[in-house]
Amino acid sequence: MSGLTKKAIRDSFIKLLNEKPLNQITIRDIVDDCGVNRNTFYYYFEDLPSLLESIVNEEFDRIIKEHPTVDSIEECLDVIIDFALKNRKAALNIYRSTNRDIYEQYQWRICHHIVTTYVDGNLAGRKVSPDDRKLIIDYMTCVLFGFNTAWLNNGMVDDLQSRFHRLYELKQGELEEMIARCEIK
Amino acid sequence: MSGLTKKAIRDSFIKLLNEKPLNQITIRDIVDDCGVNRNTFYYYFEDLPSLLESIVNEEFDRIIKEHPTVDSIEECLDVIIDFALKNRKAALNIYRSTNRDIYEQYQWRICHHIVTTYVDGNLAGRKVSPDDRKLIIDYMTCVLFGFNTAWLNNGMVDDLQSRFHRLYELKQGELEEMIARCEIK
DNA sequence: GCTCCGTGCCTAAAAATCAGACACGGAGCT
DNA sequence: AGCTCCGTGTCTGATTTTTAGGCACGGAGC
Repeated sequence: MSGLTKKAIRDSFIKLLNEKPLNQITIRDIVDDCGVNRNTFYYYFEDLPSLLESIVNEEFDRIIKEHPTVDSIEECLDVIIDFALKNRKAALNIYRSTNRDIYEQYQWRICHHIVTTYVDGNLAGRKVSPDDRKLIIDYMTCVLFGFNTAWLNNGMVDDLQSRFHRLYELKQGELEEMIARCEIK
Repeated sequence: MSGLTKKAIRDSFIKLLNEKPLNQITIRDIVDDCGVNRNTFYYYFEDLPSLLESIVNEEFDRIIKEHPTVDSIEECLDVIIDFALKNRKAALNIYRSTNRDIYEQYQWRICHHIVTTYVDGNLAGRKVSPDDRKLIIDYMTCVLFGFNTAWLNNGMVDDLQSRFHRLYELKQGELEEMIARCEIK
């Protein structure tokens, strides 16, 4: 049952992704790196994008599992930044490739999930219409995602954490204010 | 061709060896740890001792490969101590088990090999009978091995390196003296 | 006595990996 | 326009690896 080969392929791919951009990586590169037959690749994955997607989905599941709830805005940031930094070069190499959309989709899902658990935590015991709840979540996700995208576009050189922190200072209480405004008494 | 499962079994074994003594580790423990069928263990290894032996042999080959020649007595010590410390707990757990002899055999082989390359380096260009050469090597191996055994028996708490160094100070020039005495002019 | 557990071994089935081929299309070169 | 090289995606059939399940034996504990 082991799935060791699948993992080996994934690991080799990530390893190569830390060395060069996605569009310069061939399937042969990957199977050569982990010493596996080329057909074995196709046994497990449809093609290269689906390999990327599977890695990204598993990473997503792992994060969800590790963070069923998020208590503070700081924790939101930590999770998202930690994810981006974990394979810094790989992230950039994906992001800069022609398949950027895959990474963006993933990034969005992470942001959205983390924000959702955070907002829902603050909404506990209060009445807010589903539409308003969705609006709040989308708004905050956009902010996180936008900052993150800018950061990536900028080569991840800024201290994203402190920029977020400053933003949080400037807009402190915004979430509470939004909730209060649309709360159904 | 990959051999990933074999490696997984080895890794799990070493992992468990860092947790508990050898004679408390069952084959089921190992296969459970790496999520592999019990029969798969027997597919690759005869039994538990032969798994241990195979790990030990590979480690031996690795050390030989990395140290084709040894130039100084300090390097001797470094190699041997480094080996013992690399999986400190595992080494102790093997050593303290009923299969201690396996570890001792291995330790002896390491010592013997390292000493041999060192002595042969000093013998280059000089004529000494094969018997004398063997005697010198065995003598030095005994010293290294004996110190090491005492260290292990003592739970590896002493600073073996400094003890060796002191011994080297006390007996400095001994190798040269021995060689000179049996040199054939 | 008994039971429980680990070992070692076996067989047959299933899953995974392999070698080797093929057609297709793009890129670079003449 | 050719042509060649290379990567992709697909297929077939052989081979290797891994699995499930059973069985006999022996030691430890009750």
